[in-house]
Amino acid sequence: MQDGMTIGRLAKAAGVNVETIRYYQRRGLLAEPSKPAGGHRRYAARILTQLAFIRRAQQLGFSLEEVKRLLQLADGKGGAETRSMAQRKCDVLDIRVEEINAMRKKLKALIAASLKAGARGADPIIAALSMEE
Amino acid sequence: MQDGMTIGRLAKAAGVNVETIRYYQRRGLLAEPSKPAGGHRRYAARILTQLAFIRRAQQLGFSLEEVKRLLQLADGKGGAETRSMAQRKCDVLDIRVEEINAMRKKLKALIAASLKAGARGADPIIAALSMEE
DNA sequence: ATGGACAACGTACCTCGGTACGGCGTCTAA
DNA sequence: TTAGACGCCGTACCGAGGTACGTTGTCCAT
Repeated sequence: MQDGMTIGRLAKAAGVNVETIRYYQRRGLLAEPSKPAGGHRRYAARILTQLAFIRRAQQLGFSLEEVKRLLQLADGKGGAETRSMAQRKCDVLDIRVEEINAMRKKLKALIAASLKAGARGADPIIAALSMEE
Repeated sequence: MQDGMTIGRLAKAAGVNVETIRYYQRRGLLAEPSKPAGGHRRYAARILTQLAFIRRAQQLGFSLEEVKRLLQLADGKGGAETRSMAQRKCDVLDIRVEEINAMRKKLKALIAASLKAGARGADPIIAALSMEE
């Protein structure tokens, strides 16, 4: 028994797939611990923290490429860059939420029209999708 | 010169790629016009209407599989099913918009905290991503 | 009749975030 | 010591919605 976890224990502890960890290594989000002469790697608990970091950043809408940068910024002090990344993400989400709201609004209107029209004639939803520009 | 458009003209008229039309045919969204004995197919203007239908349905958030069903419903009168598809899509969008709003809210709070903290110490955004559960 | 543009077809490739698999080598508890 | 669980590595695959490409065949204006 050496110190540090095997990749399997790490994965279980973090609640992710072993393959996901290997994938993050390939993507450059996680460093690969040095391999002890043809043997199995050991992972420090620190990696667990990084995996949680990744998960939380993803929940805020960051892509893995962006998370990679955030992990780099986590070491030193890249306050301004971190903030601008957050701001840009926020802007993208603002746009996205407006797009979805527009879809919702149209759908709700069509559903209401369809209910009002009842079973008679062509459905207003289909009509809206079929109509000329 | 026969009547109907070639796939190239159809694509140009609809503002989509030729490959996209072929793809929709493979996916079963568009019927493949009968091939005149080893030759080139001709498309009726009706297909143009269907391509527009697909585009509009996509803009409302429907997947191609769902659009396929909507196209089937467009012929007869599937008012109830159409309406329930729209309602389900609306519900999904409601959830999605709430998810994004939650992200936005967190991001905005973090950005504000980061601005307030200024350049001194660890950035609150990084801190939030790094923190223990 | 001919040459250049286009069509048909099958298949591979793209992004994104992973997941799965197969053939090995190693580690470890009994 | 040895069986069986696990790790390593490369590569393929998933789904969504297409895009790209190469080969071969066709169309039609000149």
